[in-house]
Amino acid sequence: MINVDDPFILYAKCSVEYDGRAYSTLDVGNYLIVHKQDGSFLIHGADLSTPRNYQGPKSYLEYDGDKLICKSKKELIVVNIHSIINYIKLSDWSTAKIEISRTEKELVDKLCNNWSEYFQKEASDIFREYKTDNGPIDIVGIVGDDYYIVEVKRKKGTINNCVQLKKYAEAIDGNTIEFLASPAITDNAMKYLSNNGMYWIRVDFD
Amino acid sequence: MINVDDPFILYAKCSVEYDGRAYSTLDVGNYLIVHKQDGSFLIHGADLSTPRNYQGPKSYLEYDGDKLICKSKKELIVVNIHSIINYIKLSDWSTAKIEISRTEKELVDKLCNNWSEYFQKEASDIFREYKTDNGPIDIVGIVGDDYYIVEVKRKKGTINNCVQLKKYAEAIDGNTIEFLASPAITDNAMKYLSNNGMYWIRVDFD
DNA sequence: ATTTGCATGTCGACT
DNA sequence: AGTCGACGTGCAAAT
Repeated sequence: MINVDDPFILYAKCSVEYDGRAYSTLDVGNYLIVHKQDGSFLIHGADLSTPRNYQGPKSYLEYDGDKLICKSKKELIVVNIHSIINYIKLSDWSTAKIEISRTEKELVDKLCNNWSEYFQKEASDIFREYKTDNGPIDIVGIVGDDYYIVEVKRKKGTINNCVQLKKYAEAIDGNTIEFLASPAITDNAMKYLSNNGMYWIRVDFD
Repeated sequence: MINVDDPFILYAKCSVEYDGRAYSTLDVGNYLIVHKQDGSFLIHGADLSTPRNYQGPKSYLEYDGDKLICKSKKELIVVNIHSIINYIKLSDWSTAKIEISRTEKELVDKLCNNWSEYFQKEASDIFREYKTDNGPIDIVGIVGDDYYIVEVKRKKGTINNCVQLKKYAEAIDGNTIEFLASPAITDNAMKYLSNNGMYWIRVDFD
């Protein structure tokens, strides 16, 4: 029997009606329903990684033997349950979060905070996400009268990255020197850099 | 026993490692794992509506009795399974999609396409998402020398909507007449409109 | 409580 | 296969 006080998953034949930021209906069928302790409520169909219907934390769930009703401040989901196929109470569900590392930002920080380890001349100014007509440049360092254009990649640098780098440089009004910074680089990309007077900088994760 | 050929949910004690657009780890704990027929793969923790780790359609899942490995073109998830708590094969999972209706756009269309049913004077021009310094106006109709400013709401109109409407009008350089269009309106909002020489238009969903 | 900006955004439409 | 824009975007950090 469904107990709204505990987190559970439910596989059931049902239909769904939603009202809130929009209004939607979901035809009768078998769907996977997930109820979490914080109020999060998900209704998953057989495909796509996003749920058919959902509601975020701080929602409240009710069950009247016939319908699951999930309410939040401004939204409402009603699940008409035709038949229950599976019901599992989920005990000791972990609230641990993922730890993200090895991001592009990590490398950008490393380059900016240790400029002299990677570049031979000091920069008088360093900008991140430097805006141009061709999009934002990861790092722009001002070295004398030159603009050091640095494109950072967290994986193996490709020829596409080099092309992008060149496009950035073209958007700068002034003398530019281009660098691709990444933990590794493909042979083709390395050749492309040489042929175009551009440079690769190896930067690794700690 | 886990069968990768069929969609399933799995509640298991496990840890997760992800590499792709970023890199992440998830500590050992009990998590809900969902595998869909199209390759979508989800790992849910005890809170939040978004999964801890995930992978979209067109991913491929392998199981070696110890690890679940989900691969896609550029991404990889490895689930180290310590112990299986629940495993359910999900049969006849529906692929039906939700049908969204009663959107704001629906009402905007109705007003624009049937202008004369809602306004007494004809418009020589009708603009949607008319840009101003105070944000875009849902509908602006040109009636003689007047600008008809129309704010559309798909639910009960509130006093906040009226204030917003007034701000829009202030951003227009010319003579304006303001309308709030919605299926219903609060008493306070109605009073506010009267006191400020603005109008309410009732527009219903079909 | 509200706003801002990022995201492993996802997803569908169009080229 | 890549690009663009909408989304019931969700979510966390700053205000």
